[in-house]
Amino acid sequence: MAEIIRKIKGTEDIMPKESYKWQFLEGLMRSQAESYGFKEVRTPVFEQTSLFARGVGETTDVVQKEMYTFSTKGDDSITLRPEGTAGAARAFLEHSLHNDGLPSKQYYLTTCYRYEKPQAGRQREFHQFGIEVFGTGNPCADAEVICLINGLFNVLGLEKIRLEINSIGCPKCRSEYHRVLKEYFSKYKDKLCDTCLGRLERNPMRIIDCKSPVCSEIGKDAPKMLDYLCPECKNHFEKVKSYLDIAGIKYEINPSIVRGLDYYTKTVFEFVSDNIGAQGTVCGGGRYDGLIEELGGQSTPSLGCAMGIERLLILMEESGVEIPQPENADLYIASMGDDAQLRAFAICEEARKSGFSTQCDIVGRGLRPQMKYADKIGAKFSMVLGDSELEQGKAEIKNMETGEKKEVLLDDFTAGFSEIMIDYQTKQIADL
RNA sequence: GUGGGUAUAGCUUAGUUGGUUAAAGCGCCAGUUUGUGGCACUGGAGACCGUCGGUUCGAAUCCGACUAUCCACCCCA
Repeated sequence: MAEIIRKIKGTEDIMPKESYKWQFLEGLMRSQAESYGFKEVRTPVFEQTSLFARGVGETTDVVQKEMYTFSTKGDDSITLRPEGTAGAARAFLEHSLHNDGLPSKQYYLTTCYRYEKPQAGRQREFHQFGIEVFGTGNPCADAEVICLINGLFNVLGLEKIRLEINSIGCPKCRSEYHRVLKEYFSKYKDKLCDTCLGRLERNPMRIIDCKSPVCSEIGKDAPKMLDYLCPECKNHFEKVKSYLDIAGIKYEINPSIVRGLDYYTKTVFEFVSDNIGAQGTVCGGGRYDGLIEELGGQSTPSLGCAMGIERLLILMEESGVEIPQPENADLYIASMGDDAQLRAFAICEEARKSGFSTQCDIVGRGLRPQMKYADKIGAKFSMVLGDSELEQGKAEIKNMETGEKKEVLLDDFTAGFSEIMIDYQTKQIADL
């Protein structure tokens, strides 16, 4: 036997047993986004490498060591998208969407690719639900994005998720803050851990977040970004909070939230859970007022966020939130003999055209295995077709749960079966 | 990229101090009167015990390397 080819490390097959969960979530996400006036955008899986280098930021880990980058035959460098915002922003610019009126509100459900070591809640190919709002700097938009996501968690019945928000300011106030931070931590150079010594140059804000007891102790008294916000950023943050307050959304201010992508400014936020293993962030995002300009457009303040669907599923599993199973087949038609199989096939097609989910034997099995199959797929009703049914032109429809049988005329099958289904559904509703 | 755990049928596992045909349950397929599924019974398919090498008369079992996978760090959704 030939060797079985296996899936690539860090990728996951979503099998029929699981796919209904994805469909359910995707459906909810779409309707939630659409109720806020967002429209779907679909951009290519790959883009010019420079889009991410410029958009996400040359110095970020994502760009430096996690991208799937290839050369094409024409020697272009292309990259599988490591996140969704850059592509959406590029498309916004390329199609001059500002001419359609601002704000431009979009959502996407896509795969993203990062070359990382897989672990709980982290794959190399993963799925994101993301939303973007282009063309508004108003704090109300920040709150709207957060409300949309928060509403989604509420609908799903996920309660143990906390919203953490912060403001990392604009480039002006942030550089001032970095200077002050560096100054502060430099005093403890001999005590900081090795990773933090590196962070001191690259991103001093990360030190505050360090897990080492020594660093975090030092970090406790470090200057806070929020104290160094310029008046405009401070005002913006205050307004965001008051919108959240009036919407009744609970949040914690977490001064150590620092998003790892360069484009973020002002508001940043994360929806965090303790039930996903080490990867606690289910949804992360924030404002990126400089991104569109960075990509060659006019100044267009914008913001967005993205949710990891794999992480969401883990979280739902851990929280015991059940996803409704898909409906079983309405009818299974068993048959004995060639003539009956032929007729069963025809009736099956007829029933499907009337909107019933119907199956018949396509293997050529005996009656007993067919009935077993009908049971296994959870068919609501079954019907057996043999020579005598064909002769008499009628057959019995059996309720698989109660065993109760009712006769239908084969020539008028759809009408007969519809009646049975209506009865059945009426009873179902009555039971509720 | 750095650490740690794990590796026996599709799944969950057993396999006793190394001893010859590697077990079981679930699942799958078929049968137990071609005329009705769930229960029961019978049978069948399905594993070169992750791979390669070493120790040994003999390895699923001991040792080593590799690979895969999981978990964690880093970072992120």
